[in-house]
Amino acid sequence: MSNNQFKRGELYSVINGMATTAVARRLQKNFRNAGLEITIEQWSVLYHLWKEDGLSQLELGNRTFRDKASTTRLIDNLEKQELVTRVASKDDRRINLVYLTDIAKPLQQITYELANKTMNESLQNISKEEIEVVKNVLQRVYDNLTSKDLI
Amino acid sequence: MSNNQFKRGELYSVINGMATTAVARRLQKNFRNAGLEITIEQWSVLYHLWKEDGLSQLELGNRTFRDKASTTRLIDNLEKQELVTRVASKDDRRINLVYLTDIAKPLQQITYELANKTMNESLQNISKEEIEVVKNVLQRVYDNLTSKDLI
DNA sequence: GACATATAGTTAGTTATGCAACTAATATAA
DNA sequence: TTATATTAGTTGCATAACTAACTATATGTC
Repeated sequence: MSNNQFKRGELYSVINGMATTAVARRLQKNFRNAGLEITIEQWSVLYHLWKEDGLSQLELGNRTFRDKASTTRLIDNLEKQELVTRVASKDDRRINLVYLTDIAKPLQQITYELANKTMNESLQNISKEEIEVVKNVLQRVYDNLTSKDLI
Repeated sequence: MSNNQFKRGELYSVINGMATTAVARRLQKNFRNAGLEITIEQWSVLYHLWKEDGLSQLELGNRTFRDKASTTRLIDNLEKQELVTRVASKDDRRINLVYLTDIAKPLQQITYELANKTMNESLQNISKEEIEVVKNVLQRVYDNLTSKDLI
């Protein structure tokens, strides 16, 4: 028995990730209340494009922790809403570079404000130190599971 | 500016819940490698039935943080695989009580072992104290978002 | 240059999610 | 006791996830 092992009764809530799910749902709700029709998944893609426009689909998938199939559909939907466009790379025609449209650009400010508001709602009465521990542990959990492949 | 506020660059990984998602995916993979055909979502329902059999769909939804529509479909799929059966309550015929079948019962031990194994993989080099902080903070985040309704 | 391999992205199939509108059964209230 | 409201569950619609199989382009080797 590793001394890190969770007791059975505690397993589920960790695996389920219900807290982070609740944060995501709240942000979605805050988007909707503000009249924004984008999903948080779509926002996660826009978020990375606002930081660096013209990424490939694969790179977007890496940065948002999605496989390429999921990335394809997400960008399909973003394209339908005319928030991004795909442009084939001149250097390598296998690659689609994804660019923000003029419709998407002004959404950055309002969605960031709503994300900050959501964070404030989520993190009431939680100290900076605790937040640091959580971020650090979750990152290490992620690294534990992605640094080496299973069998 | 609340002093709990995340800096923008840190927002996404928290909302995305990528660490808990990675744990869930690893557990799913461990199920598959062991020849088990159940999803982690299905397992989350079985998990609560192993603790207390014969719960109503609504109660199962509450315990697994799902709305009633999602619960309905999840139980549809569990019923298709003959892992649970629905029995209308004698007292109130609106209520379906969900019971484990003889096929589901022996899955408890092996899936618990796989869940423990997954936890051990996830929590390598993370101390008990850190785990306590994370559990505590995530619970408080969840409470912050569910204790009161939005507007 | 030709053939095998690797890479980027798409598509098909299945499961799961949320919201909103619906049915059926029960509880409340006039 | 009949009309109204509430509750448990289902269904329709849209988005999103993963796996596996596929296409098209690029690369590497002989």
